Amino acid sequence: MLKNSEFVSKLRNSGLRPTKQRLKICEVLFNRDKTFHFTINDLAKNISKNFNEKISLATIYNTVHAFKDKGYLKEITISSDKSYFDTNITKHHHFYDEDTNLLIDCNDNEIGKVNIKNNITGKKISSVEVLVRVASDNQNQN
Amino acid sequence: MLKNSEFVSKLRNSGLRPTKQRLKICEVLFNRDKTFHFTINDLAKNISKNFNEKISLATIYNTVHAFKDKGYLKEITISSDKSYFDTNITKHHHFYDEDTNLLIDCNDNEIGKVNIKNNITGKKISSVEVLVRVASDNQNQN
DNA sequence: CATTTAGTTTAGAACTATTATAAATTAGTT
DNA sequence: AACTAATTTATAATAGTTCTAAACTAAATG
Ligand SMILES: [Mn+2]
Ligand SMILES: [Mn+2]
Ligand SMILES: [Zn+2]
Ligand SMILES: [Zn+2]
Repeated sequence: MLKNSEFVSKLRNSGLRPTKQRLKICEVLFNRDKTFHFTINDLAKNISKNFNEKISLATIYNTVHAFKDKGYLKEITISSDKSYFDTNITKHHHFYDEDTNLLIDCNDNEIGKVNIKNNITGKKISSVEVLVRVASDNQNQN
Repeated sequence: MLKNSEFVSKLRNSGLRPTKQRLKICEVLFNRDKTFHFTINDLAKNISKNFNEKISLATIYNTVHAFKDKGYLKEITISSDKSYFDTNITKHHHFYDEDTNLLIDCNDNEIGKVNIKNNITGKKISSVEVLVRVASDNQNQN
């Protein structure tokens, strides 16, 4: 549980002014003990539930992208109709529950290291991500 | 290189009428020796380039989704702003070239088997996909 | 402080990919 | 040939996201 002043320095250190909107968003995103996987819509709903003052949707988009650019959030692509973000910025993989639309972090003990034997010539690997889609037994297979 | 009559039976066998639009789309998609990774927009451009008669965008969407539902195409999610499809319907992984926005199939000899040690209780794995993003050396890291 | 400057927020418009609608057309059937 | 159900099509609608430009605010300056 970080406190407000820590968010202020975190923001200042990355060249972002610690506005009250950004601090509220920090609270929602980073004042939790578990990883938070969210869509912009999830975040917007969470904010309007937990605070009296509302933050404009444009600001939520701006802030999430700023935090992503500064490396405080990762973007996870699972579906082409909305973007997911992740407060866990370490390299890790995901289970995606197709029934609940929830992302779950994989620990290293759940998915072994991915062995990439050959890379494209002249290119550098910028990320390696495994997505394991899961569903109840009575679901369609892939 | 399949011939027209083969597409006709393929479509008939799956309960789809072999209309001239679907047959043209089959030609574009399946009359090639390499895997085709495409967005709807890629496909639409390809069609309008190769044929005199135009196929409505709605039909292209309908057909691609019908083909996906019948298992003739796979949908690959790499970006939240457009959907990619794949004529290679076998289980395989991808490199994604962030410079060119092109998908490249991984052979089994390029990425070793992904070892999933623990699955979510009560759920069945419906797919396991690895996406390796690559870029030129002078690109930002993840 | 008071003033200036640059960064930020905001509502709403614009944009883009995709899906829905409903009328016209076509394929397959009787 | 007539009928029925599937398909195509243009177009409208939708949803997520980005853009715009004016209002506001934090920080810097004197
Ligand atoms: Mn983005
Ligand atoms: Mn789809
Ligand atoms: Zn995660
Ligand atoms: Zn592929």
